[in-house]
Amino acid sequence: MVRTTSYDENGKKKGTWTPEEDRKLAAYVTKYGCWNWRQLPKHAARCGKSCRLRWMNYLRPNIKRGNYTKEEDDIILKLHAQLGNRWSTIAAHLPGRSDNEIKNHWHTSLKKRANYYAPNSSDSESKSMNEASGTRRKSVENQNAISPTNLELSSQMSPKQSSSEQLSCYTTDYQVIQEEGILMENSGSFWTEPFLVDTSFSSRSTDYVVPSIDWELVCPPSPFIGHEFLSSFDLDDYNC
DNA sequence: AATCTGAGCAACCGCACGGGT
DNA sequence: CACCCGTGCGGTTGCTCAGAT
Repeated sequence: MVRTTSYDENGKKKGTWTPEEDRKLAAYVTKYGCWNWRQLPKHAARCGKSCRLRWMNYLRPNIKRGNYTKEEDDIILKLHAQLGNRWSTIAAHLPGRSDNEIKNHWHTSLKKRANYYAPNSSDSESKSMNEASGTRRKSVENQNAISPTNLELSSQMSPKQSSSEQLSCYTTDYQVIQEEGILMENSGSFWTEPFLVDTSFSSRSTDYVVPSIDWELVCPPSPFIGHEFLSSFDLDDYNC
């Protein structure tokens, strides 16, 4: 379940996330947005990849944990039969569920069910997987065809957003909950603002300017964003 | 009570893709 | 056009816990 803490060759921390790190990451994403992972490793004790994963799987607003409904299971089974192991695409159809979580759920529960319902499922699974393989990330058109919602949203999104991120980040009724002091602020259209304001943002740009948002509203001063935060995360210019 | 085993899940790793230069 | 780099995805690993023996 939890991995022992270690450090990679760049001195970046690996292993289990602490609640404190979660709070710091949440605060960072609140300020800079969930598409700006490239900037983060310059300041953070973790690599951007790790931070992105943690955000996408855990800290993201509206994320659902455990307790899959029958409807959700059915959707996963159905989509997996169609798409194979394209978890991110499947996740796009299940708001609040991450690809990683769906993948885990499949391997722990649904795989058996799929085998139970379809004795030849190994054939069908390998077939669907073969069909899916080789088309990985080349099939945005197909994804859109499968999910009209993606089409509806795509025109409003940053071009760098994947289909699953589009759905997960671009919620129309975004609500963040207060939980153990973590971030969590009902900020209405906060997640939509960076995309709307910053339509010309280039992912490779190093001089990215944070959109002019009233951060006092979005991220008010709080006990967890103080000296300790700055010292351990080295976000010297982080004046949240 | 001690040990074994499998399920569940968080997190890491490596690869492919896409955009910039 | 080729190369480089950042990002996202799927596969896999490492660890804990609960139930069985």
